[in-house]
Amino acid sequence: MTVSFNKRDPIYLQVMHYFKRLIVSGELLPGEEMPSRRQLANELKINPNTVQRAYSEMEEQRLIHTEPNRPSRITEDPVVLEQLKNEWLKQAMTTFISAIQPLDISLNELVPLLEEKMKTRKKDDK
Amino acid sequence: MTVSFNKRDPIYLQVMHYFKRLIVSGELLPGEEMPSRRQLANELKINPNTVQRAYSEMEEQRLIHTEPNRPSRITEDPVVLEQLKNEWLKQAMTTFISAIQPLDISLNELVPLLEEKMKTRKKDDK
DNA sequence: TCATCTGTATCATGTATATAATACAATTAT
DNA sequence: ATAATTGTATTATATACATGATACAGATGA
Repeated sequence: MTVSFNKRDPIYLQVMHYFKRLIVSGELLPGEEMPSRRQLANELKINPNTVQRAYSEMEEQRLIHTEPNRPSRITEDPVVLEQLKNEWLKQAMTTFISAIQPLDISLNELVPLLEEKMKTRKKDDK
Repeated sequence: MTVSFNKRDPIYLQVMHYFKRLIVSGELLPGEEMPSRRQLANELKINPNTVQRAYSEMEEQRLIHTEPNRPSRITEDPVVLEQLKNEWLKQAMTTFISAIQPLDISLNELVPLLEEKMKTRKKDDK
């Protein structure tokens, strides 16, 4: 479990983003246990309070569920999970299109560039 | 001159992003005068110090140039301008690909979705 | 049983950001 | 000439975030 934090965004948001990504990709399955606050804080070298903040927000967004004194678990609600994926894709496309807009370039010109960049990325992933 | 600020990112960064976008799109031309710190602060309803911070950073990045007691002007250095555009496109593609990665979707499936979204956006632009 | 783990909560401190209130020298416009 | 505008600079205050140090009740494992 490794996360490379940037210095700009709040850490608790980056932690949330990290877990959302794991859920979206299917690497974290519905019902699966989350690492404990203290354990994750230790692994990521951050403060337990910061992890708690991230978990609290995910709890509010119904992405995880916690019973008293028990480890948190990924939600099994298919509606929540489906919506997460839809929002993820929608967000990615909106951001991309908005960024591209000011450049004088068409989608047709863009596709080969994207293909190229996706290939080189595959290698990096290992 | 209108900017819709989000509450998450520092305002001075959003101001910088706003002007970079104008330069990349060609709406702001090399050598053109920037609005004065006070005037822009008034229009955007933000503090002059925040504008000053944004301008200072853009000056450091050589995007604008300021002579003493004169309005700042967009750089005319073609190298700086070209690099800005290249970085802008590279950044957009990298962010997009990274966001798409966890989703199980190919570029072929994506292109029609992007086309659709770009159309609806054109309308919104006015 | 008892030590250890769980989630939850509070308080103090430091840093980055945004705002507000000024100030000053040099240029520009009237 | 002189009033207004330019960029630049400083100081103080408020807020969000991250950290550190604790604390407590309930569940778990040896």
